[in-house]
Amino acid sequence: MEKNSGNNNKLVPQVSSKRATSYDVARLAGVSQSAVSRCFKTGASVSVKTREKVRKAADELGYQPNAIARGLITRRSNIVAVVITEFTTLNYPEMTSRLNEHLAKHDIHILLFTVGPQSDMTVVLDQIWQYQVDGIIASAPFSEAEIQRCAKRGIPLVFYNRICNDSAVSTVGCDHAEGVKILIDRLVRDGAKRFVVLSGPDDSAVARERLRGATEQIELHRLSMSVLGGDYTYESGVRLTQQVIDGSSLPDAFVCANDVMAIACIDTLRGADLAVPEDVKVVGFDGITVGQWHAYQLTTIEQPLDRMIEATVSMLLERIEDITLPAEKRLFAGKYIDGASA
Amino acid sequence: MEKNSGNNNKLVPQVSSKRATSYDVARLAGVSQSAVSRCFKTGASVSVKTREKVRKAADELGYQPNAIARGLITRRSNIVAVVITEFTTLNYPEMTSRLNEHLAKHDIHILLFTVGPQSDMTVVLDQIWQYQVDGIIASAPFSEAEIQRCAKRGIPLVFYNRICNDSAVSTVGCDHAEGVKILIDRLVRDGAKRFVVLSGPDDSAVARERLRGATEQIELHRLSMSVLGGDYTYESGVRLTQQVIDGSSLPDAFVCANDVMAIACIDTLRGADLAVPEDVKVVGFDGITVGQWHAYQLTTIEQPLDRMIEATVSMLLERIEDITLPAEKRLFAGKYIDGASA
DNA sequence: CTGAAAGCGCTTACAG
DNA sequence: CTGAAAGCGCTTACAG
Repeated sequence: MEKNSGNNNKLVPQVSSKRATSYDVARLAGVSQSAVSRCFKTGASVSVKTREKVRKAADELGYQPNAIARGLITRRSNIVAVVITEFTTLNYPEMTSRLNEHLAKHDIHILLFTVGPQSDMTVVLDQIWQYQVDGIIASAPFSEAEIQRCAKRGIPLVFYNRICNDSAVSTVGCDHAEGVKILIDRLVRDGAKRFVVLSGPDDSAVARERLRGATEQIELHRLSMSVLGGDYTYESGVRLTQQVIDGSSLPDAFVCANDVMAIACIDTLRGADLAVPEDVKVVGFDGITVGQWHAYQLTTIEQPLDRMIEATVSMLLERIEDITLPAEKRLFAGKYIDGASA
Repeated sequence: MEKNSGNNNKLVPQVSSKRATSYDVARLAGVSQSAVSRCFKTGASVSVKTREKVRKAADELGYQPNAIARGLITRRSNIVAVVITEFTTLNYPEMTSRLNEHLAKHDIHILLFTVGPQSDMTVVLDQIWQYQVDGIIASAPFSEAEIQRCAKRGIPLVFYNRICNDSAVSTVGCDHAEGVKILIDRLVRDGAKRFVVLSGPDDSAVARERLRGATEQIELHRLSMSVLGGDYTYESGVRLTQQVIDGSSLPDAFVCANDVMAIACIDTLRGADLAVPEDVKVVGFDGITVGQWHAYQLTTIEQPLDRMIEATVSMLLERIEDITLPAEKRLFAGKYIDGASA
């Protein structure tokens, strides 16, 4: 019925090439813009007839509601910030896509932020504020002040595999110390008496936890141990192992801060014609895929990534719904992998 | 000077707990809201005095401009969608954070989307439309129709390591066929005459390209070859290699679709007491870290990830600035890694 | 250099 | 069930 009027009507859409808005759909469907809006809101009361007209018009125009505009008014962006460090260990990058799969089920998307050694966390937080994210999942170091900034903003924050014992903040992690203790016990039962621990970087709380587990358990058994400081990399594993081989005596077992270093350790021992586990035993930590390959069959502790990811997502979603929920720390036990390296 | 007036002024901010807006800052600084806005726009003409007042007020209130509101009016979200598949090969997850580092320099952020076998790409594209992204980087299969949908929307699209020869769309990739040919030539020069190709999944265009390179070059040398169909996984590498070992005769060389399969191949050969490269040679493709570890020292082609990432970002940014730019395909040569497995 | 005003594309009481 | 209207927090001509 409506005539193709000229541009004197301020509701006339710029038909050419512009993306369709709810007004465009409303005009085509012959309903009000509010009606269109309701059709895209689940649970809104719209008659079947209206809904059908709108659906048709929307399809024709390729209309999709503008999430940006919606976010402005609902104050829910359905975006969660994921903060990771630039130099990720072998299993961390995977975490991002796994998180995404879980969050996607709730129509929530991930906006990615990386912090490097030179990039200031303050700058990253400012950017996060700008995007009005509904929550933050962090697998990067936050200072207490930075944690407080999130709290003050009312943005829920959950840490993934970060140790924040001294702060009342939600975390999901793996019980690193406990896992290492299981490994030590196993080694002791197999007769190991002298240990070399190849530790991870000093500035990693996770690495310190693993070291603490090793130290405490070896002391508990009143056995001897020496610690060499590595940094999680293959190269540091090679270097430290070679250092031990070149030394006066070989230990019974190498306890490595992660699987990558353990693999480096095995490679280096074999390169020196030492048999693993006959001459020396080696254990790692993480349960990375490579460790299970035939060449290594690493004895290690596998982190329950699935459970951890799931817990992270559900803890964050709960707190997005109810910001007053108290902080919670969830620690999962790792799974002992009975490989052939110990 | 200003009295603490009541709530009769509609500009009064909800002081308690609400996030500060430009109006709040304007009131505190004693300037107009437009002035505040200008202070956060680089290059806008604001007096030093105003700028200073605004800065102070903004700091006090912890104000950060709302990127959502800004995006609504500027029609630039400064968000780029990155679409990846759920089951990523070993080096793909890293891509995401590398892309992010490059894009962050331009104040652009990544909104992550994963597509799985069951999740419809149509749904993902709808979600992408909703977030008004400025561009799309895809490392997942798009149909021609889906590519056209992006074009129709006016959203620039760049593919990362995807072969789309039959479509006028921008892509960045590695010359897989050429890389394999280099490997074959090298093997031939070392005396290899009979080849077994462990191929990747049929539905991967990259895998088909690598297979094509192998086939063509082996035929060029008029040598014999047999192809066994794998799927990029370690397990398929083990299975196929074992199949060959159990067969009547051993080839001179295994040409594997990727490094992971090549590593599986080496492990399996060694498990059967065959020496690499003395008894059989093995080559891979990708240049993953693990391949360079001592146990393998894989002869392979390394993809120039840095260059590829950089090219992807710059091609996309150019097209965000000027959507009329023609599609472009950039193919980088891989780097021959002279390992010890061939 | 500055402020008043319009408008980006939605959601949501409100009245019918 | 439906429509008119206000408003989310910005940017940007426009006039001064």
